[in-house]
Amino acid sequence: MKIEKIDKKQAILDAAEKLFCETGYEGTSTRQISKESGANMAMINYYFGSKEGVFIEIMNSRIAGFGSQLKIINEDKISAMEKLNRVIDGYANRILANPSFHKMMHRELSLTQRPEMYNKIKDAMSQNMQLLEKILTDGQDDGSFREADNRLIIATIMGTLTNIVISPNKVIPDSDFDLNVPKDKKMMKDRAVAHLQDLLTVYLTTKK
Amino acid sequence: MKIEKIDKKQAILDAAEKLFCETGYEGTSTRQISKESGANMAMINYYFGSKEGVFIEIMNSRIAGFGSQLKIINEDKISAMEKLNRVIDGYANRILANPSFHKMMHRELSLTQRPEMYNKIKDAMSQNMQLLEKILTDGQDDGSFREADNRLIIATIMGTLTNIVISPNKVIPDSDFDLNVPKDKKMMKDRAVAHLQDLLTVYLTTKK
DNA sequence: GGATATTAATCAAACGATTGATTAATTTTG
DNA sequence: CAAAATTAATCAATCGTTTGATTAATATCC
Repeated sequence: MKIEKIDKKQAILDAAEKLFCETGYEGTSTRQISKESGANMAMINYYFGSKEGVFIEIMNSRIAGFGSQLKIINEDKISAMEKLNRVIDGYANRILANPSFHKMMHRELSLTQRPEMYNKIKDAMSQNMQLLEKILTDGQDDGSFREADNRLIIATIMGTLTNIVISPNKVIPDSDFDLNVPKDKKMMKDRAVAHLQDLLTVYLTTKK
Repeated sequence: MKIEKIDKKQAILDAAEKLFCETGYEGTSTRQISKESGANMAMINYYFGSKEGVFIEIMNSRIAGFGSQLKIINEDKISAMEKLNRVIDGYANRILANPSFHKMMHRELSLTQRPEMYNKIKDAMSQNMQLLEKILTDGQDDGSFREADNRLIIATIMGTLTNIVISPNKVIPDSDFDLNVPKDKKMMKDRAVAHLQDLLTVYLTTKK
């Protein structure tokens, strides 16, 4: 029995996000979105103006509040290491909560076309990177962190998490997991956080 | 003055790779490839059968010999740490030598369609991951490496390098570089290698 | 409160443009 | 001259978008 959608507008957004994640923006036709959502084709343009309008709406709603969550951390009166650990946890939560959207975001980021979207994503990422940068330099200034290539430490944190959701699983027998399974997702998030926190704690607090 | 292409077949491959990297597979039309390469539209199908045939040929030629370079390292009579450092260097070279292709590869990997390509890329990556896995366990077996989450150490190595070529630059004033500039590319490769080797050396050789 | 506007939502059909592919004719090459 | 390479023209299919008409719900009026 099919559940009736309350709202066709939301149905279009849901279907489009699913399809964009699976087959990409160019690879998804408005007819597919129409069929998947149960809405008439014209409704897409009626509500969102264009196919790109749907895409922009999806990205905007997802990106909104991306940085705000992490910004609070930096204001807490805790050590740099504690801040770093919390940011790692927050970041891992964010990314692993919605792997398919994160994939789509990265795909869009690797295309230079659609500059509006590119810049939006870039700005959202930039916020997080600057926050991380500040935590690292603060820790280095008070002597609790070693000197390091901070830009690349950030690349390591973000890259590791992105790699987990992007790279194919089941390549190493040991690590046979499926991020669509809630239990596996929780497990991977905990592993990712533990790994990154351990890695960076050891690295940043070891004397040169 | 336009340089005459020796070979239209190669001209098509070159143009297609450039366009696929810039605007994606679906986002590139055969007419664009035709215009960019200077070849007639029909030549694409004449030489490669189809648009997908062009894509497959590009991926095959690039992926070929991807693992072979690294495989030799594991046979050398050197320490696990030395092997790890060489693999990092080899990997960084490979990825930063052709950032746009690496982007395209990852984009393709994040789409589940075109399973032939997906599996090809997956297998190529799988080889490298298994090699890295072996180096890590060998080092742990002989006591030179600490116990760790090896799957995620691999994610850190690959993810960090991928992040460098994918994530937008110029977000942190300090790190204003352009991978299209040979000098910047060399600089980033050296930085990436130094960072990863330092990070993992410290981490893997520090007692728990 | 019942008739009458006004609105938003939805639909099938069609639009012109573009897609990847193929044809048949022509040119180039060995 | 035969084979291979190249061309312009054309194909059916699909693309995103727009159209005019219809329904259902809401607001306005006397």
